[in-house]
Amino acid sequence: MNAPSAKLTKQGIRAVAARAGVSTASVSRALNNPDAVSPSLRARIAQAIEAVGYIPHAPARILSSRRSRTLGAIVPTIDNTMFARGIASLQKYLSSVGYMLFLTTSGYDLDVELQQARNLIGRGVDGLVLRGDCHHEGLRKLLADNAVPFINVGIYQPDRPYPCVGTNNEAAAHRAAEHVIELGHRRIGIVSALQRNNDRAGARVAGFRRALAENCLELPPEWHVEVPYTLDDAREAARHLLNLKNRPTAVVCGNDVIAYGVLLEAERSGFSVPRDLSVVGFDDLDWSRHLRPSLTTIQVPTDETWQRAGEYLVRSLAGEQTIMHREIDFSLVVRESTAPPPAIPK
Amino acid sequence: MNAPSAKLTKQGIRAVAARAGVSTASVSRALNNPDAVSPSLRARIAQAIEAVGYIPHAPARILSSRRSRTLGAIVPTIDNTMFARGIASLQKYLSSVGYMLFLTTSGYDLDVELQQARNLIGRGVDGLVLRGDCHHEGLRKLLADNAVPFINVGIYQPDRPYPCVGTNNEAAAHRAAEHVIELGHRRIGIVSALQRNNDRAGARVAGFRRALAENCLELPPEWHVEVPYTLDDAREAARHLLNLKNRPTAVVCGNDVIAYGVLLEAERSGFSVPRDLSVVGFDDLDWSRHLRPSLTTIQVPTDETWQRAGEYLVRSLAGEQTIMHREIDFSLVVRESTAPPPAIPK
DNA sequence: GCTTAGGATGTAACCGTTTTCAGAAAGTGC
DNA sequence: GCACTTTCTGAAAACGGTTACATCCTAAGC
Repeated sequence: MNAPSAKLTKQGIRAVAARAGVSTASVSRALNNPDAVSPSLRARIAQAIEAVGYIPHAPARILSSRRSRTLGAIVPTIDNTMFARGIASLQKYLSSVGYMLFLTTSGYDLDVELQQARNLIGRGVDGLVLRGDCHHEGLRKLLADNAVPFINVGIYQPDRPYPCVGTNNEAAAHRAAEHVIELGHRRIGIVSALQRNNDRAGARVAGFRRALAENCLELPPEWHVEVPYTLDDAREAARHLLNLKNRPTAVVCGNDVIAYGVLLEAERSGFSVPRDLSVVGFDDLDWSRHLRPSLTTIQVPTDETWQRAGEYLVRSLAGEQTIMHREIDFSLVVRESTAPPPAIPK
Repeated sequence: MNAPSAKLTKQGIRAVAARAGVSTASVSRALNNPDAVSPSLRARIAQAIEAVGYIPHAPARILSSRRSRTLGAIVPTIDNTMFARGIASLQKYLSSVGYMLFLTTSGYDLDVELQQARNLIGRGVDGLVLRGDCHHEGLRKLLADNAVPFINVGIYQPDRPYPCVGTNNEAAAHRAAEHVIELGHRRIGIVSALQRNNDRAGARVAGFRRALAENCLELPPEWHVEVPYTLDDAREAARHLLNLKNRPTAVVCGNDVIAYGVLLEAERSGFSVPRDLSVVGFDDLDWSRHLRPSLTTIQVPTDETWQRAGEYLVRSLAGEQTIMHREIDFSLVVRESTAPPPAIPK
């Protein structure tokens, strides 16, 4: 009808500006840098925002400012307690500092991971959280070309030029193996996760082997089994191991879920843990201390690890200097599933 | 130096356009609607995109087109197998149809949920996936004001005007209770999840109570315990229940994790399941069939539920007509943890 | 051969912010 | 009272795409 009515048709920040009788610049400032605007204006603008029900349009903001206050994360799968916990912790930290998290999954496929990274970069994320240091060769170039900061989490590799935060999986697995060796075991098997595209699993196997080698112990090929992630797979592997004529007296597992499978299968096959077989896990999930027998395992501070990853990126983005390689301590938790080996049969 | 060099400084789509010797409109068309551009041009553009290493800028695209091909989801927590599975399934489906998922968590706090919704709307999501129908009163208004389609997942309420997809929790819990009643139990307790801000938990308790009422069975207050989500909490509740002078012969649990707690605690207290106590769970997580005794429980197709939620929104956004209320069938899985009650003692 | 419909391409306005730059207002010091 | 800072505010140009509209071509219809 008249001039003022035209104003009512405005959208977004302009509607707020019109309502408060100020320019869009002032509204923007009131929002992003409140100190730069006088208290009276700030109040008037706050009121207008409330009245209009204004919600800032993030895409426009990102486009204009070239910063999204959003981090991207790519994990193999969300359906795994370790990652779920880690992501939850990261998300919690990020929201506490006003950042958001854009989460995607790769399904342990490096090509998919690369694609997701492209996706997230296109989305305008300020930084990327990746799992491990086993990536598609194009990923590093992509990150460099687009100047996207990133960090590898869950591993500790101080010798590499890329930032990382995590426990030293090799050392931790070494400790797990030493534990059963100290108990007197000489015939020790390992059920690991699939090592392909999984440097974490690989490092654990390496640490285990090193411990054996240092103690002059043999690892017959049939005592090393690799399994996918499910309980069923772990049980099947355990069945194989337990049915061997010449079976080990102790089994070190690549993670707790695998250990659960070994425990369940041992019980089902009539073996008593730890009397007939010692079992060591890795991760220390909730179930480990509830199980009967409770599980001896390596405790890994997942929450801290992922939060530190967030901290690293946020600080880097703020221009602060921070440590590139941060090691997160693990610890061996001895419970009921390990004991000295049975007396030599013959 | 010269005119052409200026072109080299261009960014994004304009760089691609310059390189291919076409307009930005053509590049955009080649990307979004390939059929609208001639094959030869399409090829030339594809090559230019490759050469420049062009990654479309999603925020700009969203700003301009007013559509993001992104859905938002708000779940209480990601650190819960049910939600993790659901999200994984939803994400998988969405990526198969070219959508992305923006995930946030509310920590079972309705205010936070509302805030996250505002957040996601500001982010430009095309639709929202919510858990249950227990929301902040302002949320409905927010969604309506911004014309954001949404769906409540994990519940089935055909009488309400909002779209939803999920199992009928009331009926499922009723079935669980009936199962133990049919076995001959008359003294039945329940350990439920916290009902506050959790309509799912509430519906399950209601179904349980209805089954009892229909069979003229009493529920002494001390036989109904509510617990938070962890195994430890569940064990404590079970301890309480098992130490009662006058204890139930069967316990229906609000979810499988609670049931695990009851199982563990029963064993620890010297009770034999199902001889001394029958236990029914709800969800049918992985562990349920591996446990000893294996757990009788209600099987809920989580994957299907969440995928359907995605389907509903994607179809709605495509303008297709779809059913607003979709019921997902549950089923009772009878395993080892339930049996007729012990013979009457005296 | 001329008209015309329709497809392929280009031009440029616009999406909702931020931010540079400049101008106005309000203090300061003398 | 005047020149000079220092604050505060506004005008307008990006940011990187999409898309309505205009234009140019080609081929069909007569």
